Amino acid sequence: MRGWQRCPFDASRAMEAQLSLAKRVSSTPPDKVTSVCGMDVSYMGDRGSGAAVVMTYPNLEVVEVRGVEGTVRVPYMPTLLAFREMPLLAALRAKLRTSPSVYILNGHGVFHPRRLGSAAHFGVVFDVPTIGVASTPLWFEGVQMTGCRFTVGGRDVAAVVPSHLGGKVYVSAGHKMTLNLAEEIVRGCIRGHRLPEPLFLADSYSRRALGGSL
DNA sequence: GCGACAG
DNA sequence: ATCTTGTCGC
Repeated sequence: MRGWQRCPFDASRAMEAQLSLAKRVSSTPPDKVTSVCGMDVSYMGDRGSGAAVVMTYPNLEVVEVRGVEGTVRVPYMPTLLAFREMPLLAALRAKLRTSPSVYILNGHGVFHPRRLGSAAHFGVVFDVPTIGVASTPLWFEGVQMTGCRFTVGGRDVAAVVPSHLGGKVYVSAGHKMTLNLAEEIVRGCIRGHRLPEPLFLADSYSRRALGGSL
């Protein structure tokens, strides 16, 4: 059998798709948040392993854990991360038996040059509330950092949330979310790790599954 | 003022 | 993201 090959990828067409999807991003948040789902994908070459961890909110008790694996043919390209991760994220969501109030994804929400980071992208595609949490900012034309907020063209797009180990995470609203609520939820999900607990667990599980498939 | 582009 | 060595802190 032939080896895995990369999928032809048209970056400019992908960016046009982002501009189109960005128009559908809503900032109306859910009335009640009773559960959150952390999702993350780990890689080993072109093998991808994803995990989803649903927890009650604000008590953070685990209610569901799912994992998926697959071949990833789309390379990583800054600002186009969603296209690389979407297949596994979609498979993860399809496996969930519960319906979390909010999804927390590793990456950015509207803190993105076309206002459609992976978290916002996932949210629009499935029309669910999402929050983006990243370890580093995305620097592009117009980005300014003032205090604990990042702004683009005078509007707030992300918040810096201090965490453990002197670390911090960059939080932005995805779909059906406001920056303030996103920040509140992320703060409420931080326990003893730098990443909010649902993401920390999803990251751990996805990485463990990857190692176990060796 | 320069540089910093998610995973 | 992942890989790698060295260092720090519980």
